[in-house]
Amino acid sequence: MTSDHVFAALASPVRRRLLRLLLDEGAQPAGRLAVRFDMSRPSVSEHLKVLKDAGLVAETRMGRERHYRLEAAPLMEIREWLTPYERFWRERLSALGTLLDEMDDLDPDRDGFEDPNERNGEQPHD
Amino acid sequence: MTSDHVFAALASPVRRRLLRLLLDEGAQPAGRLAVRFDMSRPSVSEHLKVLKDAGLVAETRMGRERHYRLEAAPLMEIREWLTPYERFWRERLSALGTLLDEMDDLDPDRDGFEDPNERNGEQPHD
DNA sequence: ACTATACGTAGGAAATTTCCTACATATCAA
DNA sequence: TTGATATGTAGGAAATTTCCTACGTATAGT
Repeated sequence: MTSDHVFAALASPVRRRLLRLLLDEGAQPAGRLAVRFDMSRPSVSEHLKVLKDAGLVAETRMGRERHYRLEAAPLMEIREWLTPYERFWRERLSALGTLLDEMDDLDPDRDGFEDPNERNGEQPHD
Repeated sequence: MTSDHVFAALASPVRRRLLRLLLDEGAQPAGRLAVRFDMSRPSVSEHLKVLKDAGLVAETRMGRERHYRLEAAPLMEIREWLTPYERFWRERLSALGTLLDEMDDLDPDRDGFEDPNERNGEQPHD
């Protein structure tokens, strides 16, 4: 449910690959997914459970099969978490500006901020 | 080094909070970071090591202190991994179209694709 | 009613992660 | 030099993750 579950689910390469398979090839029964992995079928089933608990896949019962489909919505939380770091990429890596420069044109007020490093004062926080 | 390390590093709420602190407040010595956590100082030090191994922080020795600073570049890999899922958000969630619609105007050829679900054919893939 | 298929779950071994308390090292301050 | 400060590392306990082999359940086909 929480965003913690989503981050934790993405920590496994097997689970990321499962998501990619569902993205590229669409909803599939568990067994057809499992044969792609060098791993027992029940183990893949357990990975699917982790993804389901994170809200990243949903299952639909089709006769004796269970079709799993991608639920990409929770990935938005990851993207949102990532957003505040983007300005850092622009500071450090000026070389790949293509996409970011396009966004610049759209949202020009992202310029002119202070570098949060190089700071040294007391931290009255917390 | 690999992108696996980055995903794994982000799986811990403690490490995500460390990154956020460095983003919001700038580079800091390990001890000042540690007191923010309800956890022993050496444990925070170990979390910093995981972040360092993932390339997400770098350290600079300042006398007897070690200042840790954010290295946001590896987060780009996460964002890139996320990108192909974005069209799914637009299918399912039409409500938040603001940003995505702006990107639409820039990159109009993202329209008109088939739903990867609702497929049923054989999978010659491996 | 049978048998085969598709799948999840139980139970457990092995590996990994997370956290702790010492402890060692390096620097600063007197 | 001596003592305090800042920090990483060693070693280990506890929790969690990952994977396996049975095994149980439900559906489909005959």
